[in-house]
Amino acid sequence: MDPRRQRQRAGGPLGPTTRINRASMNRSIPDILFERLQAAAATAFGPDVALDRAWLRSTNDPKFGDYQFNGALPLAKQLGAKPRELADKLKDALALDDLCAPPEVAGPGFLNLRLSTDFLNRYLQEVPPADPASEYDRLGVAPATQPDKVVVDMSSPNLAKEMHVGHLRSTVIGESVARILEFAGHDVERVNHVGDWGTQFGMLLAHLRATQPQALGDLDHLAISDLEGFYREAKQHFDSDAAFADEARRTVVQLQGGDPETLRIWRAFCAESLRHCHAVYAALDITRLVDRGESFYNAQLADVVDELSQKGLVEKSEGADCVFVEGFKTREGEPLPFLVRKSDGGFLYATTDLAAARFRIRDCGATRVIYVVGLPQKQHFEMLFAVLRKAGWAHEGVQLEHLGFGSMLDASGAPFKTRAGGTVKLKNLLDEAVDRARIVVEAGNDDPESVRGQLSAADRAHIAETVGIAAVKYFDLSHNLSTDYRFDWDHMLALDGNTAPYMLYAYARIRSIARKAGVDFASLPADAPITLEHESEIALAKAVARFPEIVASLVRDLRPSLLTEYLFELSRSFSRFYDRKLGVRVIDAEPESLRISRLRLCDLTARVIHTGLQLLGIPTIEKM
RNA sequence: GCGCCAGUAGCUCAGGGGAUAGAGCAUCGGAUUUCUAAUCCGACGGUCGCAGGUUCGAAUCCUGCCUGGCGCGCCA
Repeated sequence: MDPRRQRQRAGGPLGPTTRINRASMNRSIPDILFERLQAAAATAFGPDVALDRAWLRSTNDPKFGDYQFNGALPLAKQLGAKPRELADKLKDALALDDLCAPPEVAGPGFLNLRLSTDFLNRYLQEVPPADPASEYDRLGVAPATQPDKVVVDMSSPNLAKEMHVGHLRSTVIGESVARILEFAGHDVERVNHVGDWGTQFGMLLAHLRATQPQALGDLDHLAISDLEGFYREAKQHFDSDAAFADEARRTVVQLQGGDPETLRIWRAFCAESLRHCHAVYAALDITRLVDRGESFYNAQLADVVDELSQKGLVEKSEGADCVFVEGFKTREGEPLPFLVRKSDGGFLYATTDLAAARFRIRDCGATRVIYVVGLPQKQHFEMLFAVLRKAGWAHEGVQLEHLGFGSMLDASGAPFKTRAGGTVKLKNLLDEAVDRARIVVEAGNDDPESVRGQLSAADRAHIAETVGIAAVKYFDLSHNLSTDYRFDWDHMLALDGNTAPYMLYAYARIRSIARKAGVDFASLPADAPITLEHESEIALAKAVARFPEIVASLVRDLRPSLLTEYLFELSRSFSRFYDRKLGVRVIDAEPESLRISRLRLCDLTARVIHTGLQLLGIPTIEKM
């Protein structure tokens, strides 16, 4: 039996107007309110008047209530009436007694809605417990009824080199987006479209043959500790030794020609490079990434161009095969071609992208493909999508999105480089994050009586690792996707402000309340009533209750910064709630029913923070 | 030249048709015999790059301009 149904029954008799039906429990508060507004509008203005969902929004000032409906203003024009009169009529037709205080018409015609504590009590009380068998604590949010098959194209480093800071954003944003869509109930595949093919591999394999002949006999154990250094050596070898350069070019031909021995070395090299990548992914807590590099599509490239030709989309231009799409121009104002085959017969990045998209849609059944790739490639994806549509590979039921993002800059606003001007290895950056986090975490109060004073060395190491990585991820995700941002260690590791250390501490502190109170949050009676009294706990309850609507906006807009902002607000609400001066007592609250209610509110807050951070790809820690 | 992204408080950034534009940091002031002081409250601080336009209403949408970054055929 559905546990949610069971508890609702246990919740006791609710009158017909105060009853929240089971379906509504899974819905966001604005969804519930909007339904009422629609019903009221039908009564007040007739069935033909359609309301726009965007007219209902949360207020930006508590004095206007919690939600405001602004529809009277646009409707005034449509219906030829005065906005305030319409708002009054709507208010009179509105049946909201079970949800809100009596609505108020304010300003030019805003309808202000303030949630009642009664409703909040019930809304939160009916949040189902986490299902231990499920990856995500759903917190009452229903999964999508029509799941998409989503491919998230993310990370995608070049296997010829080490992952560098330029791969951080795609990896971190891609993971978060994947989790958000997973949480929403979609079938998500994270694809690592690695660069595992191309001329530079000729150079690398030739260099490997020249410098480590012994390794060729035992390719299963090929180990290159410093890939970046290896690449530099190979490049130098190539530039300084003409005979070697010829050898490198011959190796490219062998590789492309399918020479088994060369392929064997190539495979071993890619495997070793991927091991480096996955060490970084492990540090970043990214586990379900499918490595499907460019070479996977090699055998499909000729067919892609053939099919485009058959469809009459290919034109020869200066010896190359091109598809022309309307609306794109070159520097000189000529039509800009989308090159799919070079004049020498070779294929390009664009060809591989076409093949990959076709494969994902046609062979994997993807209904949505999201490319988490930097903003500079925006035009490339616009053209790619246009060609995919023209070719019919992306039919109407398929959603294609380029989720572009800005660059990471250093603290002075310059491109992020080492002192010597080279690229910064992602691994080094993450190591530094953990080192710096260790210093932050070990600083300050070390009283042996305190929680922190009793942490073991292993605990401390684990905390430093979690906080360091979380700081980097959270800082990235808390920025608007489209802007460049300045990488700032002090900022991201600060214990104040909208940072990972703050969020993780907030979570750990709430979890410690249970220990201190001698209870296990998970075994608090799920049907114990929640009774909100104090202003600070009502504010906290409202913040917790916004979680479903935040999830909905995340799924719609794929903007993780909306989530970090919400989590920060929620944590601040919690701090006020728990403040000794302006908040309430929890552990020693009386009577017992109030204590249980407040502990449950703590638990719900912790669960929302936990799940929210999980959607950002950040694990929590119990003590800090 | 064309296109894209950005320009919001001293600094770093949110907010992308709705009421008096927000937060953190910094600065200044206050609380507290601690349910983790990694807390809370308050003050200071803005011509939302500039100029027009649309709208009952614009930081938000449109047009033009200024500044910065990036992209613009056989690299990925």
